[in-house]
Amino acid sequence: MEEYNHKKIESKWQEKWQELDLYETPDNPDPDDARYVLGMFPYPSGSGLHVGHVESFAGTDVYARFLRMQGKDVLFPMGWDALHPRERTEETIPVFKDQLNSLGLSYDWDREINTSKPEYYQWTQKLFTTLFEEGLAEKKPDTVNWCPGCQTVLANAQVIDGECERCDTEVEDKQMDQWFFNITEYADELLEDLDDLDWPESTKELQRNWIGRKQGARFSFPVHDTTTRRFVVLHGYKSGPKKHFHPWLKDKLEATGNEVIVPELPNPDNPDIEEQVAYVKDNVELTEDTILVGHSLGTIVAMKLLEDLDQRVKTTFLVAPYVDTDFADGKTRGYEDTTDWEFDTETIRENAGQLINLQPADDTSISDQQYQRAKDKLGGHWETIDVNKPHAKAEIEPALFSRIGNEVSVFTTRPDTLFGVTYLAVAPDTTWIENLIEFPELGLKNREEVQNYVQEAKAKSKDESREAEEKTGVRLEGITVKHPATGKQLPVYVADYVLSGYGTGAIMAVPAHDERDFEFAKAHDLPIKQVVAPVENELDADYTKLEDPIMERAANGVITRKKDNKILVQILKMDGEDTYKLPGGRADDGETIKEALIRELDEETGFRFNQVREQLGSFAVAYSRSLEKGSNSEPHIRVKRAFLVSTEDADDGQLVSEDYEGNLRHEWMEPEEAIKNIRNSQHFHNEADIVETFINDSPSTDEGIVVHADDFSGLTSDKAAEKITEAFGEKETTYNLQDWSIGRQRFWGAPIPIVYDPQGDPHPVPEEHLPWTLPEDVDFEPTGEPPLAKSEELFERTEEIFGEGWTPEIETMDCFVDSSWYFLRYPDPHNDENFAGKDALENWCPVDMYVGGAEHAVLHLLYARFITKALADSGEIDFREPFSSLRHQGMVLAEDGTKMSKSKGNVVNPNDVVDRLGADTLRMYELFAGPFSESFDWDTDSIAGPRRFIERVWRLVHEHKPELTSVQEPPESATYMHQTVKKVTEDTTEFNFNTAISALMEARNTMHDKERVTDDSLSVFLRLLAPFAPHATEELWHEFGPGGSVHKQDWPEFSPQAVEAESVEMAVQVDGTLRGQITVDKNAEKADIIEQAKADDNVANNLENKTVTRTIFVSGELVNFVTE
RNA sequence: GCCCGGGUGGAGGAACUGGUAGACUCGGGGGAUUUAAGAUCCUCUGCUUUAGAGCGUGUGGGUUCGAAUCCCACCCCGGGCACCA
Repeated sequence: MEEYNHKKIESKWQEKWQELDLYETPDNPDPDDARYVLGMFPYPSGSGLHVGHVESFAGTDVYARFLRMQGKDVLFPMGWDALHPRERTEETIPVFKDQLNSLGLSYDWDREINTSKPEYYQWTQKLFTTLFEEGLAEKKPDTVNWCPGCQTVLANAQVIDGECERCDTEVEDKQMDQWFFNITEYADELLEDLDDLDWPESTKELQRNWIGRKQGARFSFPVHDTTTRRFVVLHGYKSGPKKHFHPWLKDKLEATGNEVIVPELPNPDNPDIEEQVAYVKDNVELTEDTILVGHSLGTIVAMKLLEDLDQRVKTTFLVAPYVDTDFADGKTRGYEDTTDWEFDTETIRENAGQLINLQPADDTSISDQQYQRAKDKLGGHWETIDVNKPHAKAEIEPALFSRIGNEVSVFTTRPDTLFGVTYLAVAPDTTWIENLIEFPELGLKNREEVQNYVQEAKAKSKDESREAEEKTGVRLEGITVKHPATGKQLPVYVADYVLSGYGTGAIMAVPAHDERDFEFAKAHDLPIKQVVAPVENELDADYTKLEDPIMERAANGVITRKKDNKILVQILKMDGEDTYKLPGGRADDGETIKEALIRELDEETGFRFNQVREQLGSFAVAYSRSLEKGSNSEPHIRVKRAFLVSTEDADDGQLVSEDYEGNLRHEWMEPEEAIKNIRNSQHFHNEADIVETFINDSPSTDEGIVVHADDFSGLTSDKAAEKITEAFGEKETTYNLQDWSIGRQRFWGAPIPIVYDPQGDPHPVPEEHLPWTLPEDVDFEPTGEPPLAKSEELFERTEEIFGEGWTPEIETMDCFVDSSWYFLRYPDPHNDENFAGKDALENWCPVDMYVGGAEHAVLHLLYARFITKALADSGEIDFREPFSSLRHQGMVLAEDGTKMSKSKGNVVNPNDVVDRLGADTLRMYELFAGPFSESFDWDTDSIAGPRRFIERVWRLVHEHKPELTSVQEPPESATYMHQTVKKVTEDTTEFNFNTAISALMEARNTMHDKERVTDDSLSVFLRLLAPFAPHATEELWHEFGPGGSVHKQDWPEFSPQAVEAESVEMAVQVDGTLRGQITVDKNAEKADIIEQAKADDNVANNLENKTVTRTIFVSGELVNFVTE
């Protein structure tokens, strides 16, 4: 017998398989049997393949081979996520490829792709232009890390302690236009479609959190102004007082106490500007208190009006202003000749008062260039505002109202706490704050102080402000806002714990129920108002379903002793167990709650207090039954109150320590201990929250029963939130997900296929000029400037194709863009008409089984899902999710449990292992080491197991010298082999390779008993093993088989009858403890089995002198005799 | 802090939907073979214990005839998010 020699076998078969094209993908797969198996493609680093890669490659390969043997048509490709400059990848890729081949992986190399090649990235660029045309790719302002020294944008990783890694200059935040993919447009779909995916639950959860959808409400807090303001609003072309946002704006302004005039300008559909100006002059009085608002054409009317006004107005808002007739859509309006388009800007500015220009973002009628000309001519203050429709033509334009009407709007996820708002806080870097500083008319009294704070806050890093001991902020003196429900005036703060980028950049602060607001309120001595009572739920039912809580006239007291700060706890014996609670009780008729508390404390503890002090708060108990005799026993909720009482307030009372025939006593306890005991007592858990709130000085953030909230008191948080939102605000949803910034100032990557015309407007590079190649005349070493900016070739190329004055985009795309669609290329990798042909996509997509590291759980997988949806919407593909099933492989750690790294010298090179022990052993070792998705520590000793196993199989076959045939099913009598087929088939389907392998080992152990091995079972066994150890099984099949490759054989099947053994072992228990084992026939009757169980010696012993009251019988498992 | 995973012999890990805990593998002990070592084969291997048994799945409670598995509270480890209102 020849020894097992992996070296000889493995290279031999790898060559043969290649010669035979064994793994060619079928061109016309059967639609029902087509399977697309894909492992995430690697980045071909210079250091070569790592043992960590091997597990996922081996797992996908086993799975692909398994499917092929099951008769599936399988697409199993591989490629390279090559972000290096081309020269270097051309050296590293062959090394990687050799390493992969040495593992015996069954890729179809005819479909290899490489993202750094123009043949690939032209389709990445096509993807970009497709998204651009769909409005999903756009350039918009974003805050970037700017290094003034290098005059360049820095990635987060290049900023070290707030300084530039290259020149140590302090890095600034700067607003710059950046390219984005608008992934947020798909936020809802990306979230909702997760439910149907066969993905690891943890990964789905990670994506859900990343998307971070939160339902809540928006509330508006009008800024208090002592004088009634007078607005004159001039509408635009084809508009009028009843059109667009005008009715809504009028309502909103009037509701906050203003006077509003919206004159109906003559001939709105065919206007004459001079006529409209004259109409306003004759019919509307413009006074020094007037706030003049013009929208669109109304801004022209306003300007002409201001030109020859003989006094000034208070403020002028120009919404979407312009100064010439060169519209973005190229059309004419018809009113162009009705005025001269000359503007006396000096007089306009003089008479306009504060001149505020509001420029709607993404305007379709007025181009950015036209706005720029208006800006140059008019001056004044300019702001960009987010609008609901381009040119601010929607019926509701909240941004307009919040600016013109001067209100602060906030987003909250807890509308139920609206009545607990005691102040507002606004982020420092908001236009609202900037305006307050800039315009004294807005009434801010401490402008200098606020300005200083804002500057400090901007200079501070995020971490600095977060880690600050106290939350900082400055009160806006002279500014108050009106609470939308109570009408009370509230102070407003600028505070850096509020983020400008989330929600509206302002918050309603509820110190009693929010940690951060609580901290801030403590630091700035602001009131804290409890509006939600925590609920102890004694019910099995969901308390939030209960209606109408009872506002109980009852109270408990937290009695503190000044000398040692201990608090008094009442200990009640209930059902023989000590139950801890606070002393207190219910009010009698005619008694106030405070009086009742004083009386109860006296009765129960012996302390007589003259008064109770500060109320700690309310709490609620949800009862499943009534505590009172005779009252209704329906489940209900009672809300009680707690007060702080100090023994200093007591008369010379004596503590009563025992009462109620020894069932009640009192004890002074350390607060911590008291909280612990109360919390552990089943009945009064909620009282601990109250004590804790007092002791720890912390807010209670849980939902509960709303209190101190007018008509809403007594509602559960859920219901109160709904009703309060309805009454005072609007429903709103926010997301954590941000748009995907794709521009990179790097050399490697696909150039963004955009060119700018001489006016600076972007245009996509037409398809015939793709690939829009990366220039070759620049150095890619980092210097500061984007490398492409220095390419003469790129600039010349652009002017040559598009004309003089045209310039190229000089950024490249994030490499995640390449990898977010690559799986669409494999089905048709050589197509030069499109990224893939329709038929090929239909044949194979989406990917049936995708395998990769959990580190890609969010970005890559989310981006790929987004791109798939975007392409589906543009009609390129007809499926909306890229990966039907997903599995993660775990990490392979070094023997010491740390990450393998060159510096630690603990890296295991897969080449060495293949060389020493063979690819089959390495594959099986990694798959056997534990569950596929879990990490494991490399263990040199344990590798011996799989190696020995293969050797044992080798010997077993050689010793038995079988004549192998391609039988489908094991012999009927070989129960163990039917069980093995079942287990290996099921486990491999589920990616449970470790248990599949252990089943194979068990089968080998069984066959090691010479009585039980047959030619047919060996044939079945080798085919089950083939996906795991492809080389060794191929060699054995070659030697003893009927000819052909083992990998072309059919996967064995099992018979469900033959899986069941003739006889089965059953456990016999007495009172749940194992006392014996019996072997019973598979068809035996229950009664007979019980008799047999009783007859067992040890069981009989244990049953002696006992009466069996119950017998538990679980077929095929156990018999349990329960005695008295 | 919040959200996910996870905690089982000396080690990796198994255990269906609540039903004999520790499959399979490594390591270790003993034996056979060998001049010897290695390899191979046989055999034992959760802990305590004299038998019989008792104790055992991070800790403490609970539900159940029966809990690694379900419930409550807590501890520890890994991952993700984080002034996200």
